[in-house]
Amino acid sequence: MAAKGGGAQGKRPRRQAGSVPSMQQGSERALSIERIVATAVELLDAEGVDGLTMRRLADRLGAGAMSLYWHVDNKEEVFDLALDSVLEYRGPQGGETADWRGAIFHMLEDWRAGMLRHPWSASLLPRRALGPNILSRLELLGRILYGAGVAEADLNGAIWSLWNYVIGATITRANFDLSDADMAAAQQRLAHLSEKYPTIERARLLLDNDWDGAFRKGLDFLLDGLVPK
Amino acid sequence: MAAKGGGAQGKRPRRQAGSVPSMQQGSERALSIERIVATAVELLDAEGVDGLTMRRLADRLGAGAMSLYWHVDNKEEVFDLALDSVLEYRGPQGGETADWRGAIFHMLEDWRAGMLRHPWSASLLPRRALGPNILSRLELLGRILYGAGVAEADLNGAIWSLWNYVIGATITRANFDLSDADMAAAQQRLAHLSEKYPTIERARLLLDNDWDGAFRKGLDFLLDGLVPK
DNA sequence: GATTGACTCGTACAACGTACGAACAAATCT
DNA sequence: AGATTTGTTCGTACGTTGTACGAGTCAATC
Repeated sequence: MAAKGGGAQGKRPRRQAGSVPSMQQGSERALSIERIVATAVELLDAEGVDGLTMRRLADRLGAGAMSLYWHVDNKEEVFDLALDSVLEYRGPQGGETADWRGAIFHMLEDWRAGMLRHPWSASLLPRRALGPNILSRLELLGRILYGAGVAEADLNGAIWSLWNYVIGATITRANFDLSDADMAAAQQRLAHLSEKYPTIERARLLLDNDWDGAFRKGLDFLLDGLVPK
Repeated sequence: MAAKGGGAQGKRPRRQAGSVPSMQQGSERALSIERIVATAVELLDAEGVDGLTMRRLADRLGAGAMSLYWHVDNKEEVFDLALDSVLEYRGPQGGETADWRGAIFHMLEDWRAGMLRHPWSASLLPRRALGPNILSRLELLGRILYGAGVAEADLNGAIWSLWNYVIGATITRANFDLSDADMAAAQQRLAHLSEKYPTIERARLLLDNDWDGAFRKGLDFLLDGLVPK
């Protein structure tokens, strides 16, 4: 009876972590974390954060609700796994590019774009989940920065600054990229407050937003400061 | 019967918006939005986001759960109001300071600090709520930037960039400012992954974080770029 | 053939948000 | 004065949620 799992286990119901279940018997309808997470993402895409319930998720999987709990500790873990799964990065992994700026831009824009393809993911960001895909991105980010000349002592702050900026921009965009109907309503609501918020009106905040351009600009400025010339 | 409320009303239960209820009769235990919001903040501070339920909130107010719904449309509105209430800014409101950089720093650091005093507020950021206090801060921010020389066309992007950075930094800090116990656990979990994430280890991510210093540094870099010299 | 272990799921429970409408009180009208 | 309206409170009830518990199934192993 050697311990086989990774961390502290203790709980009764739990699959082993990392190895194939020894022999999957025929049926493709067998549950697995992969299938659960993929279906959770589907459901989240279709119904939003509040639309994901353990029962509905199980229904989509053709399973009983309680069956999920063999593969997953609780609903929170489903969210954690769904969030991380959306952040997989297929892209150059090398840290030693001549074009370090391009590499960072590529990875971070892909990051933001990936989340915007699944807007629910932005609202899941305020959690302590550092899944493997997020960690890989942070690792790559640090590798590029280090290769670009950021001192070891500054690496920590540089990584966090960029992370902060990316998740902030993603959350904002996901929340305030209003539909036309919403924008008309917002415009009307702000209209008779224009004497109270003249600058907001001047900036046409919420109305004319070049989200992508602003994102790139801010990123440029951060990198100008973070990476020594 | 002139329309008295502000926006579209239509709902049955709702107090008038903005004017005092004409004559508050003696009892200080009467419900009001102010009391509801203040108590909601107390409850959130004490029990966290999941600890706030309409029943518990009503209990604290010495009222029945359904009484809340006269003052508030639904639970979401309680969250919106609680979030905005935490973001009140008492500080210099002028936009034409010689020390525009100091004014921005003061306001944004106060913003972040205020939210960190109520960590639940960080997880409420991914919502579309632009309450009066948030709007005032954005207005002030825009005013300072405009006064510092940011072109009208760049104002929108500049405001959003700073907002993005601030909320990202706040969320990160609120989520990853681990307790000693958590940190020990995280360290152990990452330890045997150090060959997979060498740079994360090199940067001592999650372990030695100078949150405040990193926040100020990134802010400096953003302002260097956003405001013309 | 008996035992183990991995996996599934029916039932049940406490807690949730809130619709509905009855109750009461103060203000206003006649 | 009484009658009526208007503002506010709240008891009850319904549908839905996350998940504890334990019984069930089936393949692998002894």
